[in-house]
Amino acid sequence: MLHVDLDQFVAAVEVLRRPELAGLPVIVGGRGDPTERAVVSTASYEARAFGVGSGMPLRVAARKVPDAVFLPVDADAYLAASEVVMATLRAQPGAVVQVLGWDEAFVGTQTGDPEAYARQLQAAVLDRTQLHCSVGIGDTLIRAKNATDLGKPAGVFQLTADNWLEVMGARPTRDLWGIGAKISGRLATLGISTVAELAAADPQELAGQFGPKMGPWYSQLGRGEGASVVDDTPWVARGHSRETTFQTDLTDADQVRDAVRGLAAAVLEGVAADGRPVVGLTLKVRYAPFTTKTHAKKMPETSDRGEILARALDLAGAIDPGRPIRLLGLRADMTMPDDARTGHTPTRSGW
DNA sequence: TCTGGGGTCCTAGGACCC
DNA sequence: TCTGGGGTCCTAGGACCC
Repeated sequence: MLHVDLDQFVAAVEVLRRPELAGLPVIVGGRGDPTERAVVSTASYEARAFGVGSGMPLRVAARKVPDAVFLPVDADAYLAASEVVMATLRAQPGAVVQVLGWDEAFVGTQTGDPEAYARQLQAAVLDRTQLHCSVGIGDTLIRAKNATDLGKPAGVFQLTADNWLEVMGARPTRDLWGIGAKISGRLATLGISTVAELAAADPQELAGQFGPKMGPWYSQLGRGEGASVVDDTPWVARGHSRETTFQTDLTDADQVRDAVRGLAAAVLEGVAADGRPVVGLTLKVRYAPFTTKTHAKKMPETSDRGEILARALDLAGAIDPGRPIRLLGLRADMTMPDDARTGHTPTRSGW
């Protein structure tokens, strides 16, 4: 199967509608104001050359590239471009398409020449959208996904059981999709720093360290093994959430209650569009400087706006009543009934 | 340097039950 | 006085991805 990833997607879409930005360092994030509290969504390759990357605070990015063009996030524009890309993929011969986000998808197909298929696919996407993409080819989804990075930009790369360890073996575990900073750090303390070392590690021992599911899953990641079937079953959302970061920390309880009310009302917009009732509510509170507390409440299935809002405010009351408040941000999650998960469930461990 | 916004899933531990 | 074993449900928190 193949994994397709659009190159610098968000920045590329912006440059398409403002051709004068081509070749300039473009940084998309927040409301496009580098003095605000927000982070980089996507930086163009020209900006990345200065060390700017996704997740970096805009203020830091501005310090690194004072001359960069800063643009606000325009989700609707990216979604529209994404839909054209995905439609183009689905129009390829024999293609089964599993969308992973705005800018990536797995494509399953039967072909004797995957490399040629990949090139053809790149040409079709470029022709229809003027966007470049990289394509990974693999004998498992994991290998295809990892291969894409090696093909960037605008290239094609193949990873199979034959060359997996040869190509990936010496790389840090952090390079694997699903292994982040924390887990790679914990692995390192166990003497596991490279992909080859992870591949050779005992799954039972990993289970002891990381739990019965995640331990063996990391072992599989190290070997590049797992599912090899692309699943195009329509996505069913597990829940809806909204998150916000305050430009200045909130310090009093009234402000917090107002913020929770507003956030919950915003989530309810997504819930209303979804149509299913709510069964659970979680409030994640980000305190300055950067600690998170969770307050959760299971609730009887309901679609009643007033009741859901009231319960959200109950949770707000649990926010540190005792000590001084310094709130950096808030996130509210609402979950749908389990039995609504009729579609396929593309879990990480399911791979 | 200082912390987005929208998602997903897993784990630990306590409460409660038989 | 000391402390079963198994199960489920719930809350809190952690981690990862794009």
